[in-house]
Amino acid sequence: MESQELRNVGLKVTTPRLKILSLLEKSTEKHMTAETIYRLLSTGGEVIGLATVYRALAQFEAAGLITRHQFEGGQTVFELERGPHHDHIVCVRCGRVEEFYDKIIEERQRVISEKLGFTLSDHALTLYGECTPNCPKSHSA
Amino acid sequence: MESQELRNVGLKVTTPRLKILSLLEKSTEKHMTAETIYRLLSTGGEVIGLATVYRALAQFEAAGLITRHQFEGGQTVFELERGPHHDHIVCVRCGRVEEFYDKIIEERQRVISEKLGFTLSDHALTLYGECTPNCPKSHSA
DNA sequence: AATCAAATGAGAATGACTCTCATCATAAGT
DNA sequence: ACTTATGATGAGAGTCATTCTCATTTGATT
Ligand SMILES: [Zn+2]
Ligand SMILES: [Zn+2]
Ligand SMILES: [Zn+2]
Ligand SMILES: [Zn+2]
Repeated sequence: MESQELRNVGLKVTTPRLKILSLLEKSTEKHMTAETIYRLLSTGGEVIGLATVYRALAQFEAAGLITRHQFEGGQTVFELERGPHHDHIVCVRCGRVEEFYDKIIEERQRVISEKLGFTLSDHALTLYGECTPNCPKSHSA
Repeated sequence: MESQELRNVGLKVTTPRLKILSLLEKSTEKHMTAETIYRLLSTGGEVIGLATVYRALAQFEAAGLITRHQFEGGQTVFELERGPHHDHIVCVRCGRVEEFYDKIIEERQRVISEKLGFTLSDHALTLYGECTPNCPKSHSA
């Protein structure tokens, strides 16, 4: 139950938080903007303010329940933090987002930070390209 | 001369563009926001509108003269495109930015995109950490 | 059920960035 | 150098995502 997840991270269990969490869980789209979440909930008949959506997402992120990604040119997207860490590749034509994990890249990042005297705490890696030949927005499609 | 650089990429040679380009070249800080550039020019007595700074930077980027980076939590920063490609590591405490290039990471990115059926066109990699033990904002400093 | 801190919704405010448009400067032609 | 046409500029208005304010409501505890 989502209620427990909220309690576990020290957040009060409220209707807006539950609705947002379960939307993130049920949605087929893993990566969603605050606006999208707001719109989907509104369409579903819920009365949840946009400010509340932003607030809840910020808290979920601070609590480690979700992560935030800033793909270039787009709005910030959020996704549930489930399963192992991964990075993203985004189609610059149709916007499709795929995930990947590369052990070698992750290791190199540690080595590089150490060499530069940094204590690594986070990283953001996003690849951009075209998902040819299957891109729905390709001219030849 | 910067004038030639502008002509080479098909941009008219104007005073604002020259001032902006030469500020980017002379500045000790490699990575600057539009606001910073605007402020430095204003302080230097130049009358250059903020809109002009943004316009010029966008054109320089399109022409390949500069690159744009979006570090998390901060504004967009720009830097002259000189020398080989590199990625960045940012101190989350003091904001210091260091550059690095890792052949292995760059190669892996190609391999990964191919495997996923993407034609790679760009990527953004930024590491975040603390530049201990030399961080000027460290408590123990 | 009573209490009170915390959360919420609505709308105002913010901040980075872009657009509009009247004026101005550059580059090409004379 | 002078004219002209095209493109650039500055000032300020506009946009859009996100955050803030505050009166009201809700949830956890008693
Ligand atoms: Zn993801
Ligand atoms: Zn595509
Ligand atoms: Zn750099
Ligand atoms: Zn530091």
